Amino acid sequence: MPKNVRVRFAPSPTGPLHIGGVRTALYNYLFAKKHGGTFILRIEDTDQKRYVANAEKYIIEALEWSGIPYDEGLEKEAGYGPYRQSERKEIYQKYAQQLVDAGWGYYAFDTAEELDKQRKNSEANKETFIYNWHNRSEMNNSLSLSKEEVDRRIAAGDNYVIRFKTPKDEILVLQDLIRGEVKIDTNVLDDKVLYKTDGMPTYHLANIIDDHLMEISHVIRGEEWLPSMALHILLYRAFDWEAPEFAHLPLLMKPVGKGKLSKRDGDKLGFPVFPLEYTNKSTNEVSRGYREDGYFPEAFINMLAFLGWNPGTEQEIFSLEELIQAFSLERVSKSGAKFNLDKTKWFQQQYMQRADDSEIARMFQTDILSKAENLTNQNDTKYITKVVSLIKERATFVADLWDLGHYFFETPSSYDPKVAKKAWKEGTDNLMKEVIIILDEISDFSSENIETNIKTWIQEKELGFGKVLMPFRLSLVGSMQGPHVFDIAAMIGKDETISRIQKAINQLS
RNA sequence: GGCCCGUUCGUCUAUCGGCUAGGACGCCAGGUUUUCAUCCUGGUAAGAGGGGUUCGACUCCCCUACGGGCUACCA
Repeated sequence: MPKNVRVRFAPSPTGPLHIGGVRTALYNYLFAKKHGGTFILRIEDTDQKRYVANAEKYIIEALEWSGIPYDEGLEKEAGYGPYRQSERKEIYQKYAQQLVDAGWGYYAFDTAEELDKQRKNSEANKETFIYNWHNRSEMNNSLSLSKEEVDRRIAAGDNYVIRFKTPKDEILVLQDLIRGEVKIDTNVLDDKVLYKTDGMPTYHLANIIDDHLMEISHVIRGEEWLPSMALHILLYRAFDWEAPEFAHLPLLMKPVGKGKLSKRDGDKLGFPVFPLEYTNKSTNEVSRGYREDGYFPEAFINMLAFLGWNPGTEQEIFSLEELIQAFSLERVSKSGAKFNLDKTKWFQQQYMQRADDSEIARMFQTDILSKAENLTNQNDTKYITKVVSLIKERATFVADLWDLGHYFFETPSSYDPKVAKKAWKEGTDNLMKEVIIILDEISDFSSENIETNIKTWIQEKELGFGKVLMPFRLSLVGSMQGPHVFDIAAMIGKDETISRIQKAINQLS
């Protein structure tokens, strides 16, 4: 990269960020870090009607949880601020005026109602309404009206917008880092509104001005912006500014059905679309988040990175540092990617298996065990870590650990009836009573010792392993699951093991 | 409707003119675990269609179809 790399993630605070937005932020982050550049957060709040108060905080928190914090932006001023577009009104006003003075922009007085009516008329006649070179002289604007009339209207306080005077008869050849050359005929472009009646710029104007003033080197954004790239390039030309490089990312699609992933899909389809849980303050509706569902941020990010990009090797598990090293825009795919929940869970499971037992134990303890009452060893970090080492391999989420290993912390309160019917037969109680006697005689109650003693006895008596081991497990666990049964016995100790068998004898015989 | 982008197993993707089209998820089967899960092994399954270019096309070009995006004084 010849230039100083500066990229930005510029969301609109109209609600929570969804995972498509997080992925866009991620690719920007990876690109910046890869090239020793700066990752900037800018808030594009030029639409005052759609502003949502807690969205900004949510976006920042989401980036932090994801492990991709911004270097520069809100509250991280570095001489390019403010980073909230609503606080940059005067800047846009000045540049909008400059455009008009240079003949690249013009005042237009057509009201929204008038335009809407014309659009509807055109549609009824199966025509396309477009506000540009072919009809701008018939509309109410400073190109069709006399200068006196325009001055009079402005002085009288008439509402006006500033539109871009799109040049005619030109084929633009645009360069996109992901898509290559894109050709656009300027005659099909419309004269976009750049400056609104309310004194705010539209996205297009604010975006170009900010990217220029903030010295953005690469614009990495969603494919939905590809159609407006022509206008943006034209604006850079109008201002006589050097344009940044562009890269339009493929969109994230719904896992089933048609269309791009939207904020409403998650709750409908049964998976989170948001990184963090979100409560809609006006409806009190709660949407699930990956964090609350128990995903590790590393797994979440790894999954997102692979939705539209791949390293070209067969490695799939990447730490953030490895992603930075491996990332390149050239390897971003061109077509949209359907989100896949199964694969997402698989990534989480991989991270779970690779995590340190002690780290998982800490989470298990704080998130689950500490919230329960009257559990044995619920504060014994060493014990919990040992439990985790025994059951982690069958878990995907920390929350799974409870279902997988609750019997390490409490006596089973019931026995799976189906299993009990199969495992606890006529005469089982007598066998279990003998097991109690054998166990009671073991002084070093280790897993190996218990196993040796029980198995020797089974073989001597020619009993058959299943006849003894099934009810043994049922007594300790309450069902037919869990790790090596002798490990469980050793963990809970001799007294508890014997007491559980006695309880089972009492209840099942 | 107009404009733009895209199209390899069900899904995410590899392949940048030589392919018996590779991997992962999912699914199926077998094995290990005298439980359950994990795990291991194997299997299933793809170049949208039609024209070119070429000794040779999944790869390049064109057309069609399909998918997606945009088409607001929203971003």
